[in-house]
Amino acid sequence: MPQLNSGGGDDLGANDEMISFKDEGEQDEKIQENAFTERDLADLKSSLVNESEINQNSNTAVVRRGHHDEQRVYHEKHREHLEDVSKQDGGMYKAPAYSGYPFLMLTDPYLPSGTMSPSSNKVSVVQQSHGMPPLPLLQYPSADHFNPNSPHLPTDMSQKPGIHRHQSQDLSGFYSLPPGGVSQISPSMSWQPQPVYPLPSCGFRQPYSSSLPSSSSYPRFSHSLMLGPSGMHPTGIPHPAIVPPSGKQEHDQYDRNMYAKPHPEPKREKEPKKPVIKKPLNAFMLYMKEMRAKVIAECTLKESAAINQILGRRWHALTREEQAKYYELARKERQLHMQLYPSWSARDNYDAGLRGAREEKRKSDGGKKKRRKREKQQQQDPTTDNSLDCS
DNA sequence: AGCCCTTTGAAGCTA
DNA sequence: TAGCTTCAAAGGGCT
Repeated sequence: MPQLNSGGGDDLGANDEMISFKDEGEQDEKIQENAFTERDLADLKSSLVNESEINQNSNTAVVRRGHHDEQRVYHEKHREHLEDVSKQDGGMYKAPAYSGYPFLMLTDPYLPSGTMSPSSNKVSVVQQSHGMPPLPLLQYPSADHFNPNSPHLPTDMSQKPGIHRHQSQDLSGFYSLPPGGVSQISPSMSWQPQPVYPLPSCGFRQPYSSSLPSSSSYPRFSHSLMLGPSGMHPTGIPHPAIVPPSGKQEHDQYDRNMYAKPHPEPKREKEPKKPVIKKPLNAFMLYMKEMRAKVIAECTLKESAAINQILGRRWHALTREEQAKYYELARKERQLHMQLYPSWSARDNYDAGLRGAREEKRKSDGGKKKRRKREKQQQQDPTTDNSLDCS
């Protein structure tokens, strides 16, 4: 399988994903870098201290520099800055985990030069460098009602006792909450009404119509910020990260409500099951969601397994900065997820029964399935199958 | 109906 | 701590 820059740091998504950027030419752009650091450090601090996500232009400019090496220098510099900021911030920020990330690269290209106001609650989007529409960040609603340990979700969650694992101000810059609290957020507070995921004219899924109300068109990134006890917004918009434990999501429903699967079945009322909080999507999953329709249109494929193979190859073909957009987006999602569901663990979604059964099956199969799959992949000559197109 | 496939990444578990 | 497993999305295919 083709790998980017096999010389270390290939795992862009790992916690130290940008570490590899260290050893690459830092002298290339010192002048620009200095200008950048002063400006963007101020931005960064501002974004950490202030709940506004402003100063789009400078950030955009940084992202649009586009040169790979420059980007690496940028990452490295930012890592240093972030460490510094992390210290200033009382260590709330998990520098080891995310220090390499260019937090400032998140911009909102659809907002003409800083039209986003601190209270606008616009969804942050990632600068798209290859013509893709913006991938909006998920706006998790408040877990206020979900987490019993959370009497309320203050605007500044750092004040929330017992929650130390994320830097809320950073998030607040992207998921800025209105001064009066999340309940003031209205459906109009979404990003620009452009299709989130471009669909071919043939139309694969209809819910992306720009004419649809934003509140229902973009399920995962719904701005439904208030939840009821079952993950439902008072307006009826389900929370994207909460689904009933009823197995696979129906895709159409998913498209409308991303994480949340409505449970209209009256049968369910008998046994009120715990709503399932889904894992936040990782970078590749976000990429897949965005590009799946495109691949389907291009390749006229329907099998997800085949589509995912293509997407996997394309993922590896992305530049680091292109991937970084998704890593950053995923990081934001994780942060927000952690803020909203501080007591949630990925383990919560482990199906113990199935897990045991599968393990038994694996044992009886005489080997580990995934290992077999990996071995199979390794047997394939990656150099002969680099097609990013339909095969 | 429910699992498999197929991808990458994050998180959890185990030795 | 390294290595492995599970889950996240997706939807056709299969049992």
